[in-house]
Amino acid sequence: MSTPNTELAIILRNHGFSRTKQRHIVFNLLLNREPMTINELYKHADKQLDRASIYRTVALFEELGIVSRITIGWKYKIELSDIFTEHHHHLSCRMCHAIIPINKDELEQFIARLAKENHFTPLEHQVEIQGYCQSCADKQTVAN
Amino acid sequence: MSTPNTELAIILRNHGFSRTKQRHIVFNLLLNREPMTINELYKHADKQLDRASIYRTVALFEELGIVSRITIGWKYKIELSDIFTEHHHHLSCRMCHAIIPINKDELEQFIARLAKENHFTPLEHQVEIQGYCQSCADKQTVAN
DNA sequence: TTTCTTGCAAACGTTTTGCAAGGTA
DNA sequence: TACCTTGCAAAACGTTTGCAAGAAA
Repeated sequence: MSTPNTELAIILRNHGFSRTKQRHIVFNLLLNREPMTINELYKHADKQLDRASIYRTVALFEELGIVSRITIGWKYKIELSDIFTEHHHHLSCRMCHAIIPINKDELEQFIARLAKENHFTPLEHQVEIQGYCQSCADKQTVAN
Repeated sequence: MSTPNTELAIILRNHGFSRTKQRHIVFNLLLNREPMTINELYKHADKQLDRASIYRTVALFEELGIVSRITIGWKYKIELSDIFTEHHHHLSCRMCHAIIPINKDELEQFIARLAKENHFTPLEHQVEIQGYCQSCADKQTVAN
């Protein structure tokens, strides 16, 4: 398997889109990092990208299945999709905002069964569990 | 058990908040109906409520546990919470936007176990499954 | 009467869009 | 060169806030 950036170039070319500096910047910001909000992408890009370009790039990447959105609280973040990382869900800590990825076949199967029981054809699903991670939970216990 | 509106009055009084026309309107819009966006609430209220009041009422109701938010796509909708309806999750149809409530103890238990395995203290969770409901899936099959 | 709540209007943050200039094939 | 993509600026939403007027306790 080629490098992620080559992979990106191939996907773009295969769909007739140009390979631009901006698209690679967004891609590399997401590579091997935690999911980011549009704003975080903007700040990390540090004047190299216009906001509008980020929105357009993210929209394109979503269409091409390069990234996907995950809900965190009532906002969303962007992460590289299952092509580049495995499909998983998250536990998100309300206190320190840590995001703990979980990857459970059992969960996937459960969702599939649930859909079937309801005569539903599942396309996508999101599972979000909010709470406290171990260290934040510990801090709370000590505080009380 | 008293009527839902009496129930609302009691909750408001117990927390030292006033019983106002506007709060009852929002409450009744949500009662026995599908989850609604802020905009849908505004339109259904038909000039009886200001947008700001809806936001404030929803925020208060959330604080008091009267309503909760659910994610649909990358937006949210408001629904009466588990006090007035049972705790459940949703299957949401991408085509006709129907929302099919599901109520699975099994799912709840599964999430609890998952959190425990990760030393995580769960507070809230959201499960959203997007896809096609039976009739929309049928339409698609016929079309192809 | 005192305190809480509302409506209005302005402000703010997020996302989208048109268009001319610049980059890619 | 011809087409695609970007940056900029303006517009369109969604949400929040201050404040004076109105309603509830």
